[in-house]
Amino acid sequence: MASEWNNQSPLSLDLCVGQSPNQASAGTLEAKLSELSEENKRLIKIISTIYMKQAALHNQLKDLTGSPSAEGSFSLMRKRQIESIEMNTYDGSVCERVDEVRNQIESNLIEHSCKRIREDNKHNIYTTYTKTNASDSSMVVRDGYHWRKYGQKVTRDNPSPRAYFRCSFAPSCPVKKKVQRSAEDKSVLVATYEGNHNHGPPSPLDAANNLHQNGSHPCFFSVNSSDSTITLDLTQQEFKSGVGRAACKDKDTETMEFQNLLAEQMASSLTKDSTFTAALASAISGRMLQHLEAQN
DNA sequence: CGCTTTTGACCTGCGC
DNA sequence: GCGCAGGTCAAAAGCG
Repeated sequence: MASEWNNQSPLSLDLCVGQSPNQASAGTLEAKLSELSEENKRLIKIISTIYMKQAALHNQLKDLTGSPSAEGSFSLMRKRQIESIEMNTYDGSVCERVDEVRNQIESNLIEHSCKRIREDNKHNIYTTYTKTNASDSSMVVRDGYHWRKYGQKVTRDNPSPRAYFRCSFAPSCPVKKKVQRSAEDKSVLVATYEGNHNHGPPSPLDAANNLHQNGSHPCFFSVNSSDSTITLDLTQQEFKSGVGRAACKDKDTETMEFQNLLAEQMASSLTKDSTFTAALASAISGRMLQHLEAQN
């Protein structure tokens, strides 16, 4: 998902940064901005559809369980299946794969909803996919936090070892992280986070340094086991503790609010992108010069 | 010296 | 109860 997304994403469009306003024609930039706008509209529509279906699924789960307390709990089997689904759905287009994951989760929900539900699995679980150099054997996913490795294991379904990390940012932080290379694409690191940090997020400087050192940005897609939500974050480079994220949340979230949030996130991401703002400034200044020349 | 990483042993849960 | 697989522990080694 991430690799294709990175190739197609409007956020990664080459905006001719570094060229003079004359070289980067305003027309080309306008065309790309228009294209970007259309792409964003299309994505918002897709995600809104997914969100609506997820809300329906959420209601279906409530009907099946009949108990609000059971809501939000996953059996270990479901957790494993979802992790397996996540591992197997990395490649391919965003909408197709998200739909596929949704369908698989839906079928799993129906299949297992009558089985014993574990109460101890209340941690939030989210997964990030990080594109790295395939030749890079390190299992480091830079997310701004400090992690201490406490174990490594070779699992049955993947020849690549799985590394286990604990958050060492705060002494008693319960958050754990599992990192394993994708079985299908060894250049992709799949990091699964479990639990909530009991401390504040890393400083922006730390996060920025960590995130940009290897030039890769995790593409955030997760299945949250605590509230049965699917989260697709196309812009956020941080995970749970990041300020705001484009998320498919539970039934209380209105579609319009969700779309606004998504739009804000995309706008925020673009404005934070120095290459984009530089290219935009070049385009605007170029246009202003043209306008002034036309007046003279 | 203190922190991190490595790695084999041990623990735990699940399916049969 | 047994075997398997995933997860965790903890001692030793490595590193700055």
